[in-house]
Amino acid sequence: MKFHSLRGMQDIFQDDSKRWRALRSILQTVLDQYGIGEVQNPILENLNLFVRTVGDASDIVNKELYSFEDRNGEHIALRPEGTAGFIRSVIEKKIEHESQKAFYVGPMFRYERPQKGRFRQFHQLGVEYIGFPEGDADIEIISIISDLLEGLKISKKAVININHLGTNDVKQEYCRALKEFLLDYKDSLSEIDQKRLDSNPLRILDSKDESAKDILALSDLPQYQDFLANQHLDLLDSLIASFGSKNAIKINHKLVRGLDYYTGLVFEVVSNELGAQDSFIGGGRYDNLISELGGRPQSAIGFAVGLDRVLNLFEPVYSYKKKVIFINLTGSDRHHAYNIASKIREASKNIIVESILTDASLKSQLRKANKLGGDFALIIGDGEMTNKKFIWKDLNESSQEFVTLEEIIGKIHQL
RNA sequence: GCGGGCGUAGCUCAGUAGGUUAGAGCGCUGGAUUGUGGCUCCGGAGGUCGUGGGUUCGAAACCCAUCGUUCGCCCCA
Repeated sequence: MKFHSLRGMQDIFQDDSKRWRALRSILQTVLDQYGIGEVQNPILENLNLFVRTVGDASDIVNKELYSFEDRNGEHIALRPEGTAGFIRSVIEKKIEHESQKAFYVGPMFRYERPQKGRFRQFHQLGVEYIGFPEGDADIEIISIISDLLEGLKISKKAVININHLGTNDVKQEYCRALKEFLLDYKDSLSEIDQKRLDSNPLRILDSKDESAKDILALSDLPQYQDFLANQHLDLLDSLIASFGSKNAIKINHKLVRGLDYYTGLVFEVVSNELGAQDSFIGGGRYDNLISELGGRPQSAIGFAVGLDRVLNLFEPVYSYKKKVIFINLTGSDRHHAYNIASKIREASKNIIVESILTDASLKSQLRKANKLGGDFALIIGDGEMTNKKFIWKDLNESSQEFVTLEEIIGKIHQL
């Protein structure tokens, strides 16, 4: 009987993990600069939380949720995104009236068919601002995104699309107008788009179907911008003015988001280097969500970064620590030699002291030292232990000398 | 949930008009003067040919199913 990892779930090993840490560290640095603190919410939540927030029309809830009944008969789901759980926790703590700037990172789960940039267990970093009405916060949110792109050095690979969905009333109104218009062309629409006409007409705006594109190009198609108030259009313009010099940012009135709870500003960052799943940051304002979940009415805006996708875009730069490979050749009481290694580690946290941990031949241990990328080898045999002088070998220079522990520590401090 | 490609050693891949013990390179591992790496040389380990059925005297190869993977659709970060 053989086990393998579940479909769409990956084991992330050493070198890949290193990439992840480098990514995390860059993102963290930017978030720290904005004074955004971390929140950790559970991965499991009540099933209905997601039905209520994400929307019962969306595929995420309809067919992509990992859900089950626990031993107590409660309906549980693995989180498909992070906003719902975070908002739930804020309301539960009764702090929704206080402003919050928070981020979270972690795995999310959707039962989808895996493909490039899409896994069943994937990772998101989310940022949520609560208690900041439309205006300054919207600008700061885009500013964070701009800084993230810059920190990752991927600004040139990315396009930020922005749109405004207006108030909930405007959203509904436009939705109705669009639906009414499209009904005349229903027969020309693809099967999928015809279904969307009922479930979520706005989604047809970014349909990839050719006939839908033709219809959407018609001059009498209701235009979102015609429904929007001037102040909303002005917000979009000011975002272009603020970030246009550093980023490719453009207004796209056909941009709608899949999650029901968005109102107001919405945005999405895409890259043409990612294949079909080209969007790696997405978010927007969701001023109605908190009250819908039973909290006091409070404005909110946030976004999520698809970390698995970002990982395909950025080139990590690793910090480098010198590495000493510890080779123990002593025959008896081998632990005495390992004490030397411990003393070196105590003397400096900026150096790696890695043990080979075998009694194989010196030749094979040195080969190993080379493969491990060691800068130095510390070789200790019985004779060295007796004399308290150890072999310190510079693997790059191919030179070596006998030195005491104190001399080794002195050398390390000079590195 | 739908469609296409792929699945032979840890990795990248050879191997088919079906035919004896399935190969290469890299990697791993041991050795080439006693306790000295990288280059070189010699040796070794490692594969139920994704899995399960079927066709056949005979299947890695042909057929079916299944699982996985990959690229799209859909969905979305």
